[in-house]
Amino acid sequence: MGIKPAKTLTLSDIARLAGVSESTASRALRDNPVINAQTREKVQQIAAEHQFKVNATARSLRTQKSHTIAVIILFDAKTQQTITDPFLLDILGVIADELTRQGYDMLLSTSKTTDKDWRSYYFDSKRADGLIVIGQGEHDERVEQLSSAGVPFVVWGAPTGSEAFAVIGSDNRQGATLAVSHLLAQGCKRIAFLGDIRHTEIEMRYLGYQDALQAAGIKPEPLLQLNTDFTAQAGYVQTQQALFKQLGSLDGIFAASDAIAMGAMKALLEHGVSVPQQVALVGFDDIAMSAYCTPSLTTVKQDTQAGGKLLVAQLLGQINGAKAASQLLPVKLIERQSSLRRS
Amino acid sequence: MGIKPAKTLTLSDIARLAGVSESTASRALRDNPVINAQTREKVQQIAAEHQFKVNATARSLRTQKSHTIAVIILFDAKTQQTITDPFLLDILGVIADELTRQGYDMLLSTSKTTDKDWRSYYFDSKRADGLIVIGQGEHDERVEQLSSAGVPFVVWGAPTGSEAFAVIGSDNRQGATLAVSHLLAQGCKRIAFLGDIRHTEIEMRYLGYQDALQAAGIKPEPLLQLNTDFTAQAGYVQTQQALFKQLGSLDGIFAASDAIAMGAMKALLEHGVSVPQQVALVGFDDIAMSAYCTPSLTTVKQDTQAGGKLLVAQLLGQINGAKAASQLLPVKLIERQSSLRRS
DNA sequence: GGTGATATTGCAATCGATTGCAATAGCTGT
DNA sequence: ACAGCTATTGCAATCGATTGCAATATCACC
Repeated sequence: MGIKPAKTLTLSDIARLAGVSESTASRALRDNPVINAQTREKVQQIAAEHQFKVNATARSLRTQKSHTIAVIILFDAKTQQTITDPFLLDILGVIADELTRQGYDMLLSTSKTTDKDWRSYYFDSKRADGLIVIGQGEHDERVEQLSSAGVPFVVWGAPTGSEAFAVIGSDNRQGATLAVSHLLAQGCKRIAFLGDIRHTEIEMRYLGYQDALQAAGIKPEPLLQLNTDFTAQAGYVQTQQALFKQLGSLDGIFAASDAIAMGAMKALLEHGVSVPQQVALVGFDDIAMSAYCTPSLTTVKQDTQAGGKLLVAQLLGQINGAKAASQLLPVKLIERQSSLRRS
Repeated sequence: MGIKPAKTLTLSDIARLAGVSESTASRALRDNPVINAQTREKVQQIAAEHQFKVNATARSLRTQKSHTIAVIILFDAKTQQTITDPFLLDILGVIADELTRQGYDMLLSTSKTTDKDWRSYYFDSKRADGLIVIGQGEHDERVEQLSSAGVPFVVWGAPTGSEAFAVIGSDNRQGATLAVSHLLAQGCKRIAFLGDIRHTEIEMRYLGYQDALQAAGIKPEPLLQLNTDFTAQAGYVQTQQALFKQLGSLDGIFAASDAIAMGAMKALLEHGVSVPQQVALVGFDDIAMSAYCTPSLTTVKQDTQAGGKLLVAQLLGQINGAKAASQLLPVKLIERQSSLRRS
C-alpha cells in the first residue's frame, strides 16, 4: 500500500470541513473583517491543521494579478555567455531579497534562450505584473519595445534624464571622474581606458574619464580608449596587446569593471610591470574579490543595495499607478593598493 | 486622449474574430490535428496579427501544470548573506538556460526571506511543478521535509548513494584527493585544510584530503583542519590566524573553495610568504577569477555545465514519473601557478 | 410588536483556457 | 436512397478562488 498521494485540499474542502460556504472560508482566510471572529478563527485553524495553501494559479486568474516580477538578465548579443559578471549577480541577489520581502515572486530569465518578445511572453501572458531588466544594454531594441506598450518596467543602466522609461543606475560619469582624478593625483600622466563605449554606462564612464583629464589640462588621446568586453579574459588580452603595441609609456589604467581590471592586472604582472609603481590601476564595481587580489584593487563602489531596492520600489510604484521616474545613484571611490603610490 | 490601454485579447476574442468556437480556436492554436488545416491557419494567423498570447494562469489552472520550477538557493543560517558565491551563480546560470530550453520558467528564491515551508509555498500552492535546491546544506531540515511529501525535487550536494531523494553533485572526495596528492607531489609535507566540515560536501573533501595523506603514509593532524566559511574574507582571517599561531611549518594549503583560497593567498602574500615556493595552494571550484589572480590558482574544476543540465533532467524526469536517482560527477584538477614549484 | 439598522453569511457569476463527448456535414458503397 | 464512416466543429463542464449583491439573523429602540 503506502500513503495515499493525499490529494491537495481546495478551498471548498476547507469550507466543508468548517461547515461554512466557500465565500466565507475565503474571506476568513484573508482576514476580511466582515467575518465573525469565531468563524474566522475556526476556518483558519482548520486550514492550518490541513496545511491548506491557496492555489496561487486560481487566485491569480481571478484577481488578475500574478504577484510575480520577471527579472531579465540581458547579455551582449556577441558574447552570449551565461550569468557570470559578479556585479550583476550582486544586484540580482538584492533584487531577489527585496521582492520576497515585498511579497512578490521572482521569475528569472536570461536573455540567451528566451522568447524575443518579453512583453508577450511575460506580460501579455500574465506570467508577471512587471519587468526588471538588468545587464548591459538599455539600447536594446527589445527594451524600446516595452516602453511603448504600457508595461510596468524598470531598467538598470545609465539614467540620462531624457529616456521614456525608468532607468536606475549609478552616477557613472562622476565615478569615473573620481577614479581618474585619483590616478592623476597619484602622478599618472598617460591613462588607458579599458571598456566598450558602445554601452551607455561605459560611455558615461569614458566621459567622466575625459572630464578628469581635461580638468587637469590633459588632452585625452583617443588611442588610449580600448574596447573591452566585461570579462577578466578580455581585460587580460587587451592589456597584453596594449603593452605589446607599446602605447607610449602608459602609467595608469582605468578599467570599466573590476573583472576587466583583474585581467589587466594579471597581464601587467606577467610582463613584470609593477602595480601601482609603474602602472596604477583602478576598476569599477567593487566586487567581493577586489579586496582580495594582490595588490588589492582600487575601485569605484556601486551601491548595489540601494540600487536593487530602488529598482523594486520604482517598479512596484508603477504597478500601483505611480509614474516612471529615473534615478541616479551616488558612487564612492575605494582606495586600495593597486593605485596607491607611497609618497 | 492617448492610446487606449488596449485590453489584452482573450481566446474568446480570437475565436470570434476567426468565426469559430473557443474550443476550435484553442485546438487550432495548439496544432491539434483534428482541426482542419485551413481553419487552423486562419486562427493562427489572426492570433499572430493581434499578438495574442495564451493566458498562462488560466492554462495552468486548467491543466494543473505550472510549467515552472522553483530554484531555491540555500544559505548557511549563520552567514545569511545574499547570493555571492561565484560557484553557485555559475550553476544557477546553467540551470536557468537549461530550464528555458526545456520550456520551463524559473522561479528563483533565496532562502533568506522565504517562507520556511517550501513545499507549501511552492508546490501545494501550485506555483511550481518541482524544486531544485542548491547551496550549502543538504542536511537542512527543510530538505528532509520535502522528501517525505511526494514533491518532485533535486538537490545539489554530496551524493552518498543512500539518501532518500535525488542528489546531484561532484565527486568531492576524489577531487580533494587529486588536489592533495598534487600538493604532496610538489613536495608539501604539512598541508592545512580550510573548510567547514559540517557541510557534507566539505566533509567529503576532507575525507579525500585524508585519503591522499594516508596513501602517502602521512598521518592527518586534526589541528590542520580549520573551519572556514565560504568567503574570501573567512579564508583571509583564518589563514592569518593560522600563521599567527604558527601552526608548525605549513607548506601547503588546500582550500575548500576558490573564494577561500583567494583570501588565504592574500594573507600569505601580505605576510611575505611566497606562493607556491613556501606554501603551495589549491582551491576548489574553478571560478572565473581563479585564472586571473596572481599567482593564478590551482583548483579542482567542477563541471557546472553537466551539473546544471543533470539537475534539470533529473527533475523533469521525476515530474514525468521517473524515479529519483542521485549522480556523482567527475572532477578535474587544473594546475596553475599557485601550486607548481619548478623543479 | 413593529421597524430600521447592523452584523454575518451564502449564492452565483467570473477570471480564461482546455477537453470529453455529442452533433453535424459530407462521402462511400451497395 | 440509405446505412455507416470519417472529418470537423461546438457545447458545456471544469480547474479553484474571489467578490458584488442579496438574504438572513440579531438587536436596539420606540
